Amino acid sequence: MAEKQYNPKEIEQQVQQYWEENQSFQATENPDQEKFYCLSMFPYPSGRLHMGHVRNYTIGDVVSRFQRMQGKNVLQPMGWDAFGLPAENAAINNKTAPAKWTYANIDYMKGQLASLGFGYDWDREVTTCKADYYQWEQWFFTRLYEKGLVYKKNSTVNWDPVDQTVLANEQVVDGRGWRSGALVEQKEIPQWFIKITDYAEELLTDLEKLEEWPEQVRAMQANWIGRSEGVEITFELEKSDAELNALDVYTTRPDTLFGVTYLGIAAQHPLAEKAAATSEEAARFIEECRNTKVAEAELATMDKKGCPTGFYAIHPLTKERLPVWIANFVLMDYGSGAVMAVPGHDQRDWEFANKYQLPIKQVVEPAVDSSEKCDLDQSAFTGKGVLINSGDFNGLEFNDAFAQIAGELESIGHGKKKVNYRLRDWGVSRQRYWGTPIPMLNLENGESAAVPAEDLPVRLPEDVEMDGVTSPIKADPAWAQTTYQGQPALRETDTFDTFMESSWYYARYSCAQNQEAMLNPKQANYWLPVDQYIGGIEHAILHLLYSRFFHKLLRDEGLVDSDEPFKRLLCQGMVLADSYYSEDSLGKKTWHAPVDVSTEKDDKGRITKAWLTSSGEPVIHGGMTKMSKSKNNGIDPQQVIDQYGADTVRLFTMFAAPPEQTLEWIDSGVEGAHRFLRRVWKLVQDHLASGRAPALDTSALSKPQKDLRREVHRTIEKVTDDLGRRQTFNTAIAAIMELLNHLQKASQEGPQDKAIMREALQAVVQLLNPVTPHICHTLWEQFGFETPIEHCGWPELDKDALVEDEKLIIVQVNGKLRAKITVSATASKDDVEQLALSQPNVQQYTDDKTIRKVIVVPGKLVNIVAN
RNA sequence: GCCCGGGUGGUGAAAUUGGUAGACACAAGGGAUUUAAAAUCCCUCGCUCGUUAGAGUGUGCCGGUUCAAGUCCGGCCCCGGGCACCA
Repeated sequence: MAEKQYNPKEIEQQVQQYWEENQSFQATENPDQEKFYCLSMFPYPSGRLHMGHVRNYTIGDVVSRFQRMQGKNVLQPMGWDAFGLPAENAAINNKTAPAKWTYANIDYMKGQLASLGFGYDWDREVTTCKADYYQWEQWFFTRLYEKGLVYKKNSTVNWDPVDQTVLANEQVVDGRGWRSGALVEQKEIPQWFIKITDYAEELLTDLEKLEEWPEQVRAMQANWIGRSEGVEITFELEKSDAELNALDVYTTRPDTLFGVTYLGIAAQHPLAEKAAATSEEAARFIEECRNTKVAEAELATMDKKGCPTGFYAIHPLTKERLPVWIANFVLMDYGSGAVMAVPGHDQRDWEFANKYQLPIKQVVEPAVDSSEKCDLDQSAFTGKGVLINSGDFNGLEFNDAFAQIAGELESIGHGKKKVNYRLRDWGVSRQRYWGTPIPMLNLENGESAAVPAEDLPVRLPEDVEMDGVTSPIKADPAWAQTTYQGQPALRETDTFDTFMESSWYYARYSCAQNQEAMLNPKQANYWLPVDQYIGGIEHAILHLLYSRFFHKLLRDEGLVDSDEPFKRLLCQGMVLADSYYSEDSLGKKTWHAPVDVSTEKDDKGRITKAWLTSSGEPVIHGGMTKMSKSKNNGIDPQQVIDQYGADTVRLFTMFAAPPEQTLEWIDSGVEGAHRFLRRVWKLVQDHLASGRAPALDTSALSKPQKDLRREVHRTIEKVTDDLGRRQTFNTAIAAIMELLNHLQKASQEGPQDKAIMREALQAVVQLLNPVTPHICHTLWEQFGFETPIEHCGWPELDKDALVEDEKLIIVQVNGKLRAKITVSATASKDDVEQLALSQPNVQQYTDDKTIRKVIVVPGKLVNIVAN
């Protein structure tokens, strides 16, 4: 019989066709079967899948297939996060409409997903740029408006004064608009907000319920929400007028109140504007403050600058006059836009005070028993200690000082205790075209109204031309014109933040085709919450927080009955690849694609020489970096699939690193994965060619046979634990590889050898199936099974096979390895100790010493302490 | 700047609860097979010393706890992710 070669192209096509014809991955609600909802973050349809997608979706597919083999009713859907900025840019560059570009990308990427063998239920596909999806988002927003959870207020954006348009942070490069090159300014415009802060407390406390989330993500979210307990303090202004006679500031350190030497306000604060009216210096400074990007990192790292307003505030307790300064690090959008400054006990205030020669006053000193030191000439003292120079409050420690000063302020009507959150309300307005139209109307009387439900959806026109500057629905005055209750009205031409769409898609999959409602609670509650959510760590805060918020909103609307959307979360790491560049005489770098580069390596495998394959021009190795457009080091998954097949890509992706860590894309590693699959294929072919295997008789096995069988069942145990509980797919695969190494060396003399081999190979194919389903599907058929592998369950663990007659014990003297002994599994502690002490190499190290102590860890180790 | 991770051989990594550091791979070197190559198979592989047996040393750096530390504690250095309009 001619041996059949492993031909991934052929078998993958056949198997994928089988899945499609049999609709193998369609999921239906079945109350009698335990459900498992496995979800990967849906992609932005950028054109082609990148390796990050491949990694993300391979993990999801492995988990799905594993759970299906465990007998669960598995739902694994897929969709498209289809609105967003790149479509507008592509549309401008390619002279096409964003919709057309997006739909073409979806078509192409769908084919790519199929070629990787991912088992999705495509009947539930969700495409966020289609009205059958976003109409429900619009409807839901109007519900939130009716409930008072939506409001409009002015907020700061990046403004390009040349293009007269709002820019995303990404579109601001070195402080300039990326297209116009104009210096970007801050501008205040009216925008819609959703009151996520109303849910801040619940979002924080419910983090405790998310036991199967990575600790780091919970910590990041908790910090983001940033609950603090403090006091809101009112500072009256010296020259008050009707509209503005006091500044409210929030502090978590009311104990330092006597150390306040000035107040800081944001450049956009009304008081700053008043100052600008009379002071040229203030006006100039406010102008200067406009030239920063609207990003926290920007504010935190820039030079701290300020300018006096000429106004003074009165200290509520000491009645001192405190100068009010405009400070560029105070945010108008955050809190009240004003802060109290305590340079003695806050480092930022200390630096500011030194720069502008403002007084620094010590009001806290380290407690007597503290090792902290206070030297205000060197830096601020930020520790909590004992109050001094604080009038009646001298001698108090932090907690008492906090309580008594807060009490005093409250009694004189100048403050109250307040819980504050760092979290700010969610601004959902975007001044862009390719997004969900915000379903609001501007009425002639200046008021706003929600678009009535019967008038939804507000459709986004798809057949448009992009001029690169203005949104087509803003450029077309007719689009906005409509009526409301018989009166003329103008539609809102802003669109939603695309985080809106991605905040509830996971729920819509439960009834994606539902034309009657946003969700069908019966279906939604069958599938939700998502049992396993998988996506990039870069979404650890925003997307996951907004989704959690939305879920609570859905719950309060009666659409779902759970509190949290995602039960278990896995954040996969980035995919890196080698990068190469050449530099011109000005130091400008040109990045070259790895496929275009040839390399020479030294005997340690380090790259010593690299050059362009086509021209021979030498290039510099820029190391392993994140696959990105800017470094031009993306590896196209399609090429690798074409060359090696989907199973190899999947295997390498899962084997090369644990899922949370970065993954380095190495061509030779891909080859290694392929080599392994060929070995599996060949071993099964050889076994099948050698004839029928007899039934396994576990009562009559020799020691080597028992040992081999123990390896088989140890592997089943480990792989089950690694794929299920631990989600360390790399170690699961390593264990299977290890088993295969044993099997290749195993004797095939007797009939029971063959029976064990049969058991082992079937287990290997089943264990490998979640990762490499095409080859496993095919081999399973070759074993002669008529039921496809995904319906044959998971290999059963024979606990009896795991029992060991002997154990290997490590013998240490003073913690150093000196011998290894094998003892019977039933040996007593004393026996083990005596045997350990009698080892020649142990005696050599204990002879001239006194044995102080012997520690015996049963089944593992003996440590002899001697000196 | 703030918050959160990570750092172990030439390389990716493993060590799950404090108990043999380097499983499994990749690369490299040696050998078998071959007219040759590919493919495949076998051997070596942290560093230093040693013919072997073995010894010393080693998990970013400094210090600590412990019979025992990659793992726990304190301090530092470096790299990466997020910072609210990229998604």
